Amino acid sequence: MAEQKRARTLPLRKTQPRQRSRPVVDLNVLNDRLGYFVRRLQVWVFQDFVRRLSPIDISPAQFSVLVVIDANRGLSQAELATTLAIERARLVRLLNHLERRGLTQRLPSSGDRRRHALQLTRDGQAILARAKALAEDHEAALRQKLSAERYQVLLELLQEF
Amino acid sequence: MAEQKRARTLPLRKTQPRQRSRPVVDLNVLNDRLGYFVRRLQVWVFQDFVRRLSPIDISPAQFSVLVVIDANRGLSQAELATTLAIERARLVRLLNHLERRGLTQRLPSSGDRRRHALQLTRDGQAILARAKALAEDHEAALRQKLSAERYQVLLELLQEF
DNA sequence: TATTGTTATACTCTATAACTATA
DNA sequence: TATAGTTATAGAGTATAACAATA
Repeated sequence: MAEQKRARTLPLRKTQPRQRSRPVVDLNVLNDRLGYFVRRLQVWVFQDFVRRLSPIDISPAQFSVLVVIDANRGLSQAELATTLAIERARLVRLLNHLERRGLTQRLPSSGDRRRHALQLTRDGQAILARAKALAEDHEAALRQKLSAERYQVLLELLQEF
Repeated sequence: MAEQKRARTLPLRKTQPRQRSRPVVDLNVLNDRLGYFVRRLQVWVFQDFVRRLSPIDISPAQFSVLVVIDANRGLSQAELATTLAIERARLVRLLNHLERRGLTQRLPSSGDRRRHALQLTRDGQAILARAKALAEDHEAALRQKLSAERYQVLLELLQEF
């Protein structure tokens, strides 16, 4: 994806009638749309995360799945899907992929024979440990990009959401 | 998507000792990841936007394209793509779609024969007017969901980003 | 009847590469 | 050589519907 230069506050042109506060391209109502800026941030976050975890080839969705399985060993696919707002059907393929890589397992659930009890393999736990370290680097980069204060305020606001 | 109540640092509840404040499923490190919550919010925003603009069948990306073309008549596809962080290749298909619906036009650019000068048709302007009204409803819904104060703080923080 | 996991389909989006016509 | 627009392709992600096994 293309680099996103906001131009909005970029001091690129030397002489611009109304100073360089005027954007090169007018965003019009988008300038007052929270949804627009949330998407821009989300795109940045996603790309930085993917780049940093590329050595172990773990996507944001895969990371969240590994984290939640590890913290809730034996939970079902339906519970996992609901928790992470992933479609049940999509989760099936995601788990197939992780299982093929030898990171997760579907064990028979005691009691309800419809369910699978999910858990990580040893390899899965090892990958998760590396993933968590890299994800912390990513989070640190995000904190630096936003400034520590803004990061903190944002995190607290969004946690309540 | 599932409703997400975070409960973690909310000063909203008066007394919440150790009751059902504990989530059914443990999110582990995800609880401290800004990126995770940004995605949750982004998903909510996207779905609400799509639902509200479904009567005129305009997606968030299409909306942003119409807005920026209208506010910058004659700009090129490359400029538009860079501004909105859309891939050049993706923008081609997006504009093909809007053009087939009779909402946008690619006119010859004076001077550089490689470029197209983009502009809205009359129908495009009419649709954009309706889209802006519906998008304002969406924004109002978002403001209510977050509370007016949180909405304002978030908007100001993210605008600087 | 409802739920769990699964398969299938269609559509959108992202990420690339390569091509053409201009500059 | 570089840029603007285009085509093509592969892989994710989203949204549905339907099915078998089980509750």
